[in-house]
Amino acid sequence: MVRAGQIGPEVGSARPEADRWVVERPKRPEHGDLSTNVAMALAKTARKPPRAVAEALVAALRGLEGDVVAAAEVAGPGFVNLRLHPAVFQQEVERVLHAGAGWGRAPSAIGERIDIEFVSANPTGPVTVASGRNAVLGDSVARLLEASGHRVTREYYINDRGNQVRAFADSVRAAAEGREPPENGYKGAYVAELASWLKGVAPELLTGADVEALGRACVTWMLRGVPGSPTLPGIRPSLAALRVHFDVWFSEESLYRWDAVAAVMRQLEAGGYLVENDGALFFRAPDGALEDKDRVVRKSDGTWAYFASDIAYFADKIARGYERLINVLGADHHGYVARVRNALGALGLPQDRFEALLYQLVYITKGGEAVKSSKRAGNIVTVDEVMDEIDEAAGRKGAGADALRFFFLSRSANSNVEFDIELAKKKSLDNPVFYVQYGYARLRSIQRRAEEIGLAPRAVPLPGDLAMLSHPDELALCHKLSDFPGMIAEASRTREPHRVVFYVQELARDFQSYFTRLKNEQDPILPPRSVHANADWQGSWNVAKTRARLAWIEAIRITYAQALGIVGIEAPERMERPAEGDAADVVAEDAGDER
RNA sequence: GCCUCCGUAGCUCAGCGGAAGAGCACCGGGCUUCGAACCCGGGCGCAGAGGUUCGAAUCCUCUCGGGGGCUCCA
Repeated sequence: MVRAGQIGPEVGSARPEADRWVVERPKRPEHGDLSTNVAMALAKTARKPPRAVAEALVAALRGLEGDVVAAAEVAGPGFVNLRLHPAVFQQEVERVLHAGAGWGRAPSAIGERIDIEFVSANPTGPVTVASGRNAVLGDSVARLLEASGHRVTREYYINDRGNQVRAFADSVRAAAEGREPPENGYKGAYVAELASWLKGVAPELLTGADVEALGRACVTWMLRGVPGSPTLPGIRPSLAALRVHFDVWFSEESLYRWDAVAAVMRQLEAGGYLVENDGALFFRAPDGALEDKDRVVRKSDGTWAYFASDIAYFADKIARGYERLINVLGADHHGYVARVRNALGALGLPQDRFEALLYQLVYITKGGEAVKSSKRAGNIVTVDEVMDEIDEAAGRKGAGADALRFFFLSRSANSNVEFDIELAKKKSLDNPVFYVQYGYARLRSIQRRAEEIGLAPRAVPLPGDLAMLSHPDELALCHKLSDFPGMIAEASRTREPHRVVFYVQELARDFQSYFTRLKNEQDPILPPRSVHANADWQGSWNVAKTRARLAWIEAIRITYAQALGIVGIEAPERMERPAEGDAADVVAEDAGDER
């Protein structure tokens, strides 16, 4: 039975997996407010045609028509479509207002302790557009998980040792000495920039023999950024500009310093999981493992491969008590998943705690032509460049972060993304994020005007007011609001923030459509100036209806704000029309992360 | 060869057992009043073939096409 004011969750819970029937929200309004296929599912056991079962069900429902169900009818092959009383939708407004900032969110007591590791790009260059997808996806999944009651730690794993760091240090040193970078070295302009900065702050590292110390210094400044340098904004500040923040920055090198790597290797050795071949050490997965290839942990030159410290790192995370370890990884790391699970199994740790969130790669094009680039070659495009361009075009700081986040989050992780430099240049203001934000600013504008004439939009509606919500668009939007908690729960469960983006886009469209319709119907929400200029305007105006609509608008605003918060997009109080003129140049690059 | 993601409207993509969608582009229309960065109207589209099912864009198999992986690895 559907209970008034509880449309959303009831729909979600009315899904016994054992049976094959559901009560669901039809996509098309002419199919009613709720719909069920139960008659079709029962037709077989009842040995009657689906429509006959449906007719019987509708006849039984007739007696129940009352406060909730307004009409029931048989449709199509045997669907039972229900129409609900307006009161069911009207009460949804109170439900949202009552929940306020907690609307759509689950209490944190029910969740897991989750560690989500994302970005973790090699700290040998600025944050690229490709890493930007990882950052935005990981961050929004983290926000979603929190919204659905989990306790989340956001973690960035710093690969601050190994071949790449050494090559980076060598390149910086070469630049400091005016030489060409070595073979496989880094060639970007920021390398020279970093070299000249280090000359000022730590010249002894550039001339000394300790490459590892130099490498650590290079990584440190790469993460922090060099003050005032456009080519070296720093990984942490760049991510912060994208509204991506971490709780833990975990150093790979520290795993060696604490002998954590040695410890797990001893354990694997004792279990017989390590085999030597041609002077190198391999991890051999247990029989029946997910993948049976041997994986290098120590190369024949005696240096440890990344996989060695990765094992120690995962063991450390489990020791820290997380119930779930999520890694956000590009599809090119897909082979890594089985390897990590095998290693956890060999250590006697629970394999199923590790969950890989894979996303397909970002392709950079320019006017439709593929652009190949890499961090080492130095022809990268950074998130900072893109965000700056869009900020400038829109005339608002943060517009670039909004546009970039929306762009990456408006498709599923399973979908390849093409990022076209030319298009980004020309079309930055066409990003649908601005449409969505405009809708929010418009809501706030109505609320401000209401306050000016003494109608506080956030006041709880008086008893009976909400019955004034009768416009079909208003009731339809109430229904849309009732979908919100279930949508959040589902998006969290499936780790799919793009659902939130689509939802908020639909919410924006529905509201803006309604708003224009009211204008055409000459049925304004607020009294026009000619009315409220009169001192006792409240006597000649349907104030209850206005109060109801303002309460309803506040419910929409709350939902809007919650949705935007989860995808990390700003909900602006106002939006000014951007200045005329061409958008400035925007550049981009590809998934050139060598990790 | 094996594993994996994808193929839905001109383009970019949602939908992933239940009654085919959005944005952009294109064509036409709409601002004296609460924000036109807007709204309204215009669509012969699920790569192909089998199978499972009352019902398949959705699940299974195969074919075709594209992306990504597959032991001294970043």
